Amino acid sequence: MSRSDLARKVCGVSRTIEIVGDAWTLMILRDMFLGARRFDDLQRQTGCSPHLLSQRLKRLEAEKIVKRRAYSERPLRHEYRLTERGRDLWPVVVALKSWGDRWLTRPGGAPIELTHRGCGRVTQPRMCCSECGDPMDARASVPSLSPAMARERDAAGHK
Amino acid sequence: MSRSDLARKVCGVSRTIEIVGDAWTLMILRDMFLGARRFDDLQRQTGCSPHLLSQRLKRLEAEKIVKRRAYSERPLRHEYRLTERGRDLWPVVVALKSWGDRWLTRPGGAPIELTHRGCGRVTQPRMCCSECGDPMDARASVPSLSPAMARERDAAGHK
DNA sequence: ATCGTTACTTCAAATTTTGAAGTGACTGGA
DNA sequence: TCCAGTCACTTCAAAATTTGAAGTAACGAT
Repeated sequence: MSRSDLARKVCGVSRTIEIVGDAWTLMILRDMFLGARRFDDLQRQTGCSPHLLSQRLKRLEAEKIVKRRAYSERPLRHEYRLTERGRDLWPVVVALKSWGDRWLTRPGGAPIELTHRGCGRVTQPRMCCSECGDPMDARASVPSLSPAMARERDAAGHK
Repeated sequence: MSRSDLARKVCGVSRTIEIVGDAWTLMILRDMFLGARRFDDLQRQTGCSPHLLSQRLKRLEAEKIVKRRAYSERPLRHEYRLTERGRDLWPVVVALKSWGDRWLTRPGGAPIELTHRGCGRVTQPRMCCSECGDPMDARASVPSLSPAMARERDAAGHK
């Protein structure tokens, strides 16, 4: 099975991974959340080649995660902005940041700090239950699979 | 700059991406959070080739995200388990799931449901402020970069 | 007229992934 | 004892993707 077949899975995690599950796409998202909008800024900040950046932006645009819009006629120039769908990927990037802050520490403190507009404090966002509000970790929940997903996961399990 | 150079960045997000930012690694994590431990199960459930799985598991082991341990002598057989460091990647996978549940819906409801052990209800975990507990989205916080990170981000900005 | 900026595209070489097949150490059954 | 089957991989060539350098096109400023 090749990577692109993930798009056809019933599992939403697989399909999400197929869209944003690669290093450069995630780097682009990081930089867009930090405010980058232009091609050259994204290229310099992510460090990827223009070719790759161009391809990835096209894919993100096709998936309606970013929107390309002109910020200048004469000369005609474009910038990229996250859509609502794109902004909603914020927890993914923040989750990567939190893990890095915890497990890849280096002298000098966290490279990025987030200040919560609501309460004004520096925050390390974390996953909480939507129902009771308590913080959650890997052991705080039990997953159950829909029948279709259970079937898919077993596929090829029995010759 | 090539993908593996991300490991040398001061940005923790970049370094985390270098380790887990690829489709098959994320798929492996998804399946391990769903309980998979054996090579063959991971191969069938992720759908990747044994070659790739083998490489990725070695990398994850080297990064201390999974631990290989024998579950049987005679014949000698091994399984893979998440370490604490690995379990701590749960928010990343859950964030991918939440996005998929919201933006890639299909008839039949969410393919995976999570029941919170604490309150007993089906939950859709979300990011909340560690300080005040309020739910957060992309617009709820302001990022600030450490001087070292700001410098890195600008690199090559001026020839 | 030439330089610099911005947003890309092109191309060949290097690297990575895919897919199929094979290996070795066993176990369990006829 | 022979044979099929399981498990955890490894090997290898072909295909696909990425990298890195260079080029292009449309302007505006000097």
